[in-house]
Parts: sequence; structure tokens; C-alpha cells
Amino acid sequence: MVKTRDRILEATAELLRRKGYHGTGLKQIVKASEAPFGSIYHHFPGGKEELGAEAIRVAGRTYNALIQAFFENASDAAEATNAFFDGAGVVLEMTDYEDACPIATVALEVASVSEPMRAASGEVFESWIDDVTRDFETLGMPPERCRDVAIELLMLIEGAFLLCRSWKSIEPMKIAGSRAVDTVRAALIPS
Amino acid sequence: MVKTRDRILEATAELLRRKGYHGTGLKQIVKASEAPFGSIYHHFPGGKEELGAEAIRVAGRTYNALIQAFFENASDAAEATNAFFDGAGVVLEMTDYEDACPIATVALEVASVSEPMRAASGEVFESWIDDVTRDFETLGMPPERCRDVAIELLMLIEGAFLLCRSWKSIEPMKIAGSRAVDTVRAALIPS
DNA sequence: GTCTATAGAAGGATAGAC
DNA sequence: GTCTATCCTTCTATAGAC
Repeated sequence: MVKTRDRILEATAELLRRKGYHGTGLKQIVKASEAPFGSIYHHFPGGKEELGAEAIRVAGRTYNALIQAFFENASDAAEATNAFFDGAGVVLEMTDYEDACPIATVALEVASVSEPMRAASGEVFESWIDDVTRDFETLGMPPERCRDVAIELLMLIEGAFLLCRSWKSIEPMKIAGSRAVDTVRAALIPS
Repeated sequence: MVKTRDRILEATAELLRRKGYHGTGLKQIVKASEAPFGSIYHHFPGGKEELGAEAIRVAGRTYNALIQAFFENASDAAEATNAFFDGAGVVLEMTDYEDACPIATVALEVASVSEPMRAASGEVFESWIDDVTRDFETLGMPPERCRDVAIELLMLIEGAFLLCRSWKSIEPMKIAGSRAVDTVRAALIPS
């Protein structure tokens, strides 16, 4: 049995990714989650803002798992990077450029508008960076480089998501993936 | 004398950058532009969507000018790149991380929702890429590399804007700038 | 053709029945 | 404590006065 609260969070995370924060209504959320309207305010007294912040964290954890699936037990950091960017491109094409980063749209929308939601998105990005940083350390990259490389990869893929969706083309993702692999490969070589 | 239509477009472009598409109401636009409500539908019969698409193009042209100010008559492509990323970081800090890309938020919001606005944002990104590509050719970069380098720079700065705003930190912009300069410098060397 | 008033729907939030 | 009915605001859009 799936708890009402979890259904609400799942539905919200999904709607936020596709429609953004201001594009998602509470009424859509109750419809999608098949929950009564009052349940939102029972479980999230802070209203839409509290629900949104929590949904961002839920979406973030889903992606933590995806990241770890590619990087945690990889044999080579560069190969894992290549597979990750390739996979992102495949998903983009399969979903007609709808499924990209689950929180980027919301993060930009709320950055200067809602401090709790900005903080939530910041923590999610940080947790992704932490995952990749640790994985790169495990995979033999010099520790002092790991975090910067992880941040560069995240910037490249977020930029690629933006351009790919706006152009309906995976060309940017191919360029981003190629550059990401170059960076990882270079960082792996001890200086 | 400034035409009503232009005032509406300027106000819309500014609001879209700060609040996004769904976060900006037509009533805010008429208030900010000091125009009567009916004027919007007089000048933009297609309503908010047509106005939004046009405002995206206006914002795009403003940035075309900014890009050219840095790259068009530069003496060195790498130096110009460095100055551009530095400048972006300075503006972010000065505006408490509010002023970043004028169209990124809207582009993500509308990518899967409004075809006319998606097309407009795609054209704007394309025009920025075209500018930088031409400038790099002029500055001596091998022509076959210019476009890919320009796209990489755009992805890096868009990713940096996202992370900088979510973290309220310019660390990502510094990393992005550093990597961008490295890429440009490497591309300038004939192989 | 400039501007006001208002329609009609959807937004977030709340009160209170059960 | 689950759920419904409803409140008030804001949204986009339009009708029509001047």
C-alpha cells in the first residue's frame, strides 16, 4: 500500500519536471495523485512551497540512484561518463525532448523567488556532485581534481539539456559528452 | 518618443528573465510598461504566447550586442572568453544572483509546452552561437572547430548560471570560465 | 485605436462536516 | 484525520465605450 503523502510527492516531482513550478497547479497534483485536496495541507502545512521543496528532494534522490548506477561500480571513469551522457541523449530522443533534468526548470524559476526551494535545489545539485566526486576518487582520479571535474560535467549536461530541448536536437549532448570524456580522461592522468 | 509596443516588449523581456513565463502575468506587464491592458491584444493578437515569443527575440538581440561587445573586435579569443565569463560572474554577484541568462528559464519552461516559444528560444541560442562562431573564425581559430567550441562555451555558461544561482556562489562560474579558456586556447593551436 | 470593465476559468488556501 | 465545499485572488481574454 502506497501512502498518500508519497503519492503526492511522486506526482508533484513528475509534474514539476515537465511543467515547472508555476506551470503546475495544486489541483493538477491532487488529480494526478488521486488524493483529496485537503491532504496536501494536512501533509504539507506550508502549502505549495513546502510541497515543492520536498518534491525537489525526492526527485534529487531518484537521480542520485541513477548516477550511482552509472558511476559507483564502474571500471573506468571515462567510460562511465561516456555511457551517462549517451544515456541522457537516448532518453531525450525517446521522450521527444521532454525528460531532461528533473529539477533544472524549477531551480531557475525559484532561484530568486523562494528561499526554501532555492536551498532544496542547491542541496540536490550538491548531493549529485558529492556522489560523482566520491566515485571519481574511488576510480583513481587525483582527489584534488574530482570535485571540479564533477561540477564541470554537471554544467555541461545541464547546458546540453537546455540546448537540446530548445533545438530538438541531440547535437549539443554529443558535444557535451565528448568534452566531458576528454576532461575526465585528462584528469585521470597523474601530472 | 517610445512606442507603446516597444515598452511592452521591454517590460516583458525583463519580467520573463526574472520571473519566468508562468510566473509573469499580463497585468504585471501592463503595470510595468504603463500601457493599457487592451494594447497587448492590439499589438499582439496571439496573446501572451505571441508576446512571449517576441520578447524572447528582443532579449536575444540585446545579448547579441553584448556578445559582440566582447568578441567582435577582440585581439585574442581566449582573452575575450575570459573577460566574458568574468563579467558574467561580476553581474551575478552585483545583482545577488538574479541577472543571469535572459531566456534560459523561459526556454526550459516552454520547451515542451509552446512550439512558437520553443522555436523563438532555439533561434536566439542559434544566433548567439553564430555570432561567436564568426568571431572565432575572425580571430584565427580553425573554422571547423569554431561552432563546436561556441556551443561548448554556451553550455558551460548556462550550466554555471544554473549552479551559481542555486548555490548563491560564483564558484561554478570560475570553473566554467577556466575550462572555457582552456578549450579556446587549445582550439586556437593548429594541429 | 486607446482604454476600461468584466467575463470565465484556474490559481492557492481554508473552514468545517463527518 | 479524511475529504468536500467554498472563498478570494489572479489569470488570460474579450466586449465595447469613448
